[in-house]
Amino acid sequence: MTAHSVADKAAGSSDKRERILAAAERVFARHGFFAAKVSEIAKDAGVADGTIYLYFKNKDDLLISLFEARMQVVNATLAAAIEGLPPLAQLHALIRTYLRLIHDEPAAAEVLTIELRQSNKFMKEYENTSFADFLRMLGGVVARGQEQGEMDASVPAPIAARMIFGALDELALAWVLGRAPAISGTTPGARPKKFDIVRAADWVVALVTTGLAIKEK
Amino acid sequence: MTAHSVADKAAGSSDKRERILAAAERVFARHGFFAAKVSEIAKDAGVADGTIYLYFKNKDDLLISLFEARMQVVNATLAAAIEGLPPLAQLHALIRTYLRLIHDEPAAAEVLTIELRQSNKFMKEYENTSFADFLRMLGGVVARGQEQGEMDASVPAPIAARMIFGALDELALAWVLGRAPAISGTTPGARPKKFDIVRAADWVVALVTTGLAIKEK
Amino acid sequence: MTAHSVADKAAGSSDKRERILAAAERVFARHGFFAAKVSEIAKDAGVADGTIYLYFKNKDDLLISLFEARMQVVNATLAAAIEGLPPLAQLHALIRTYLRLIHDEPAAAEVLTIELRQSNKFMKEYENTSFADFLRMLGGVVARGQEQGEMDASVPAPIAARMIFGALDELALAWVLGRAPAISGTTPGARPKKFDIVRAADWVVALVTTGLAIKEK
Amino acid sequence: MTAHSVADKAAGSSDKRERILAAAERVFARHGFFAAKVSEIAKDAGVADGTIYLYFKNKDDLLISLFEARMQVVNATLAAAIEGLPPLAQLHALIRTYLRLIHDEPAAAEVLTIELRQSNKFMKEYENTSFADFLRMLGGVVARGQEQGEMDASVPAPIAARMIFGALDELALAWVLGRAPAISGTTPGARPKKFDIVRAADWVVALVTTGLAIKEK
DNA sequence: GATGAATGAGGCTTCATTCAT
DNA sequence: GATGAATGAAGCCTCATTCAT
Repeated sequence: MTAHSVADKAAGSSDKRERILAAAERVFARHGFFAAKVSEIAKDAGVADGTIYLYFKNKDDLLISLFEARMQVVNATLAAAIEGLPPLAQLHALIRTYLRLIHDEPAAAEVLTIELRQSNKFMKEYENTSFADFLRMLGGVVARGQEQGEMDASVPAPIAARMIFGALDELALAWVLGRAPAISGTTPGARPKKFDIVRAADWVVALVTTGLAIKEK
Repeated sequence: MTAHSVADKAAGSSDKRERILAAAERVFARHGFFAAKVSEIAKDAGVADGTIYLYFKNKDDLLISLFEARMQVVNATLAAAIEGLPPLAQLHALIRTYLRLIHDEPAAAEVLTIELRQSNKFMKEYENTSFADFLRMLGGVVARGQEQGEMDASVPAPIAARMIFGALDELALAWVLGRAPAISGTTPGARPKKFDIVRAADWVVALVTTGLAIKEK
Repeated sequence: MTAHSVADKAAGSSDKRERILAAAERVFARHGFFAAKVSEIAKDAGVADGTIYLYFKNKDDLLISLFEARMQVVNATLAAAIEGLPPLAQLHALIRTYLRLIHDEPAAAEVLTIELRQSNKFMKEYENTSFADFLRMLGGVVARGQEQGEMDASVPAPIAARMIFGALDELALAWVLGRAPAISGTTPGARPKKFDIVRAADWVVALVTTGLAIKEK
Repeated sequence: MTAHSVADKAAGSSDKRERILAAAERVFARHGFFAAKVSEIAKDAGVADGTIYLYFKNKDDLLISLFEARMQVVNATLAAAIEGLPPLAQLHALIRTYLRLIHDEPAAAEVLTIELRQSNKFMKEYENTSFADFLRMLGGVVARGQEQGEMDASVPAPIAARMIFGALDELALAWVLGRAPAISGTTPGARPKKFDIVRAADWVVALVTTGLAIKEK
């Protein structure tokens, strides 16, 4: 037993936990939460079925833990991205960074955007801490923008946060499902091409900052 | 056989079908699709279990049929609401009417916003005709607004439609789940009060037409 | 109402009964008794589901009635074919006629050889009258042959009847299933061709009369 | 882990599989395949319902596996019984041994003779390997007998094999169902007594070797 | 901690049969 | 007699979870 054997063990252990989470992410993305089988997650993770229950209370807990783990990374990344910026720039950064994360982690995106809505159980009974944090961060940016006169105060900040998230989430969903609307004059009947979710950030920024209406001179 | 016996029979038949759909709507809203039991739907509808299979292929078909039926009402109502208006006014009308429908039919709203996302099966395999119609209508309004110079053309119309729907859907979800963000200086820790989803239409209109950014003088 | 309207009605009625039996014969041959659906028989017969229960007590009764009806034709045909012949010639005639009937009515043959064995219910509970008649006729021929010194008396006649029927039935089964054993030097691996069930009568006659052993001179 | 723990485990596992097969044999013999309930088999085997599906794909597979397992024993026993004998003696041995097996394992006999015919599914779709082996063995004996001049070559060997099997199978069926034909002058109306299936071998031998016809001097 | 064979509750679905018309 | 929509009992099978090793 060397000095770092404890750390090794911890690493080995959390490594196994993370491997299970990663497997769950893949399997949930593949089949959806309800159709996903615990035994398939176990096989994907390279552990026995029973091992999963050493790290998670049950299948529900697995989904919630996965959601929390991924959402915390999202929140941390977003928090780092907006540090020190003025509110409007923060809003831009949030939008860009969020969509880039979606782009870089499609399996996680699928779980975050689709699977978590799968069950009233989770939406109604589970207190969605990390997602609440996310909304709070977004709402805070808007509130500060309103306080500092950079943003219109006619829309309550938490409501604005919800709507902005809705726009982002819907784009993410469309992108994940590969059913992007044909963007321009593409050949009719052509298979809808995946649009560039990263570049789409500009459109979200345009919508939520200047809106669609042409400003009267 | 009286003159209206045929109509009676037809009415009886479609009445039974509609009763099953209404029961499914309630039960899906109550438990979610996966936790919903076919036998409970049957009991709720006042028919035998087997009767459901005279009208629907299986449980999946029941959800899809329900979605289609409700969405067609939504589409018809929206189409009627925007007829003859200029694009920007159409957009306002769409937003208001949609949220009013959500308000008037919360069980349908729950199914439309939550349950249909429940399964990759539906999101990936099922061609979501009525929802596509909905998006097409919304996108058409934006496209016409852009053509007529009422709306900013920098955002592709189908993408704009997605984002607008996302904002609406997210508000609807928040309202349905009764987890509205505390709007102002309500007592912290207090149970979040349901906000007024009908009045929220003004906020959506504000966001998508004028945006959040304060216009420079 | 003419004088033969009663006969017509009777004809119409028994016609409907016979149509149901014929449909049952086809459907049982197609799917087997257990997999056969009463509603498919009804559709095949061109009557409503409920109509079947005006003519037959239940699905079991339908199979039994079908078996009895077909077996009575078999018995009548065989009885006519052996009338006035000496025992050994009667045995030949029985074998030939039986296999010719199989050949001419494959659907009936399938039901007679396969479906009736389907259930212990029928084999154990149902007193198989017509089949008993058949065996009695066959056994009678052997018994008379033994009495008249044409046939070896070392095998009890009812047992001999069973064995002869077994040989016939097995050939019929092999023929019905199209899995006839490759008869001669056919290309190995070639799909077994249906042998000629009518000509096979000679082989049955050879086996049961002279046996396989080469007679010592 | 002791030296025989692995063997124990293997024994335990195949023991459970065999226990399920034995239970299926009893339950199928009792009720017939279609009326047999998987849960009754499980109870009879002393395992949980779900355990059956660890060893067999489904109820059909259970029947097929049972048939294969029992038929392989039959084939092995028969092969051992005929080793080294001349063809005619082999034929005698096959007949005697087969009927003795029927006598010793009536439940297996019931499944082999009745239940497997239960479904067109099995007769038409399932490639009946072990039964084909059986017929091949029987046909081979006849073919060799014909080649060596011990047996009459006028009947194709595979056809002869079918007929011999048919005679055996029909006797087995009659015996299993306990509806043996009254052999001699038993009181009419008396319950048919089970004949001695083992002694019946002599009758089968007599029929298939010397035939019924009295040889002309 | 790890395993994976075993468990057994529970639901979707089928289909023979009925009965109001 | 004829219809066929409705019934509802019943069973196969799945799969999350446990626990002896």
